[in-house]
Amino acid sequence: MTGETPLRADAQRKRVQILAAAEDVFRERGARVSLDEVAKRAGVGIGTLYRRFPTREDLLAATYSARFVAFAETSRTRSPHLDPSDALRCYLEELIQYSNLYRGFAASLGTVLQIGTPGCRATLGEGARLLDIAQKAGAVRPDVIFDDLICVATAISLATEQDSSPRPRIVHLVNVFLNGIGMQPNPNPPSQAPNMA
Amino acid sequence: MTGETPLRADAQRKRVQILAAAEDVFRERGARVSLDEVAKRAGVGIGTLYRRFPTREDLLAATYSARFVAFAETSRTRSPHLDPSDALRCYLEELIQYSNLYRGFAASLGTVLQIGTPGCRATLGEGARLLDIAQKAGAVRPDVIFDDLICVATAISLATEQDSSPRPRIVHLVNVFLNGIGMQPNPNPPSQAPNMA
DNA sequence: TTGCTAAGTGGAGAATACCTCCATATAGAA
DNA sequence: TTCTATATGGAGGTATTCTCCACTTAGCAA
Repeated sequence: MTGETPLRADAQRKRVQILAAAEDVFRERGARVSLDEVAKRAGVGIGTLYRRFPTREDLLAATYSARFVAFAETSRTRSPHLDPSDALRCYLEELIQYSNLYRGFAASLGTVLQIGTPGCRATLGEGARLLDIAQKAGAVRPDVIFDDLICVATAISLATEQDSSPRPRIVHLVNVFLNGIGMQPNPNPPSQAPNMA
Repeated sequence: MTGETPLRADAQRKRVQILAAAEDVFRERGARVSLDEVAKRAGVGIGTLYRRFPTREDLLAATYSARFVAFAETSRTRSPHLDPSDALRCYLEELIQYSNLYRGFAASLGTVLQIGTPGCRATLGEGARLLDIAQKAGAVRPDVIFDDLICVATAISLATEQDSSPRPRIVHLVNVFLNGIGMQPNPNPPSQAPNMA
């Protein structure tokens, strides 16, 4: 990812411009906005954008990378203070809320997470870690795999991305699903709204 | 839906041609194929297609309608012979398999079901009925609503639509989810592969 | 049969988006 | 200062969606 020939200074500068513009435009107009618009906002040619980010998912993964790094870090710091079920619950709720940050992002969540940015790797790693802990603690059925979590996170994101205040429904659906993988529902969950930097 | 001014005979004929072509093309090339291609295959102008089916979802709902009618009928006939949990389990597994009939259909499942074709109405009605029975029997948590089922059916369809033989994963995920809404997992489920007419 | 007209038709073309290609420009090493 | 690998921008080819309207026709009424 970062191990290749370093970018020339001007290219690096434009890369940053593109990411800043993409963040703004995706927030305003959703994740499916025309990439021409992103390039225009960034003040670069469309060719430059494509050279740096060959697919929309690459661009999405890059705009999410820093957020995902912070998200994984927060989760990792918090988890020792929670029981395994609650740690996994918080992780999922927050992941879903993050993926609702850009309208239309949810459908790409799985694809984006497969792109090897540091943030995506950290997020996948942290989720797998929490699942493993929860399974070893006997709180989650052993036949569940991490992909199942992503599958359901995607579904819940999709189902709630139109809602004006999706939080309660997210909490409900996560609860239902976690019950499905073996947990007792928690009537008083410790979940907090993520900062959404 | 059908209560409006009846179509002129020629229009009705073309409508049938369009549906037959759409069925073929969607099966071969997936639900996101260009609608020009459907029109060409049907031997009608693109304008005619749009006049009859203003959105892609209208066309999808229409191609699915007969199948959904049969699906709901089968479920209704079978359900008295099963316990409420198994009836709901079969319904969900089959709904997911049906929605994998065209590649790329899964993402539209929710939208399509909202379109008032007889098949969609029958399918929604049957699902709501089975959920209600299962809840009254105490087999499913009372806080689950039918939309939750659609949300999860969509997720499972999406997650499995790339798989070459998705059946085992569908069964696994449905099982996990139904466990989530309160059911005991059934080690020996009575589910059968739908006919997929 | 013969108009008549509401209903239907097809496809050109405007609008939008994707993505490639390459003549040109430039950072930065030597 | 020179040189060249790297980077740039945007024109333009391709694809798709969807509208619009001049033309056609089914089917009714006389």
